[in-house]
Amino acid sequence: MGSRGGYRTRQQEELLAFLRASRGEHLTAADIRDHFSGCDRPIGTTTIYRQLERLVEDGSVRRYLLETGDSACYEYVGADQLNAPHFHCKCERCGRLLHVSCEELSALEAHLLSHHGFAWNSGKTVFYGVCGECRNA
Amino acid sequence: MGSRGGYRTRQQEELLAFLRASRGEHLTAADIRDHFSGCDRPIGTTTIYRQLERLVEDGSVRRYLLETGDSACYEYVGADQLNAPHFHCKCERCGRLLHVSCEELSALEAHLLSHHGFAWNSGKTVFYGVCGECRNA
DNA sequence: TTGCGTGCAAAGGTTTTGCATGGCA
DNA sequence: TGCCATGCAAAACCTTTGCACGCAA
Repeated sequence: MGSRGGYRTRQQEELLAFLRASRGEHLTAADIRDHFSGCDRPIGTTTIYRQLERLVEDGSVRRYLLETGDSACYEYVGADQLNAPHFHCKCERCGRLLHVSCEELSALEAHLLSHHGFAWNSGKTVFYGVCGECRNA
Repeated sequence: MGSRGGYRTRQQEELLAFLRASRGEHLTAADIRDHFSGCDRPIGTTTIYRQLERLVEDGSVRRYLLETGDSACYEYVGADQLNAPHFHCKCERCGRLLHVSCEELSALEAHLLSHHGFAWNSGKTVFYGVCGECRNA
């Protein structure tokens, strides 16, 4: 996991540690860069993008594109896939990306496969709408 | 529908005619620009974006960010979007966008609202996965 | 005439690439 | 030592914005 075949560097270790600690959150490349720019030993933007690319490729990080002009969001999920199945719900009003844990998800997955032949990759799907807080506000 | 309250221009007519003829396909802004750049009377990129923005706002065009990443995709749906609810399923293998009619959609919509407070805008959501044809191939 | 629509140019912001340097094995 | 990783700078990219002009009503 992480770096395939190459060297293991200080930047890789620190980035991975930060991502692991942020499991379940959604971070942009800018968030990560800002976090490390405060440290004594910052990590270059290029390196962040290149490492994220690798991690997305090997499946330990997921990448979401929410709106154009906005930056992509990255979510650490780890190789162990410990995360319970959950919806990603993007509130179009406040802009937050919510996690909704729900067993309906598995049911829908099964339905789509058995009745429509579609093997749904639910981890990649983002549901757009308006969250409860914004509806009540 | 199309332009609210303002003037009706040549560009609006031609763009709308092209979109109507492309119903069911997804086009990028570049696709549209390229199509008109070949004509005697091209349409400026700015105008294309601004008209698409209007059409998305009034609901006759939907905008998708497919994980292809770079540019947004636009799909003309017209005024008849009050028909049976259907999923948009994007096959990650063949690239097609499938329309899956299913009343489970309404059930999920109701569940998300009542149990999670989330008012799902199902028309904007794209389900990623692998379609039946590609799975059997 | 009024003022919206158009489109060129330039800005805005995110992500990628070129290339010299640094660091791991 | 060999080679990959790093990171600065600059490019590439899509999309938006500023502004003067044109055109519909």
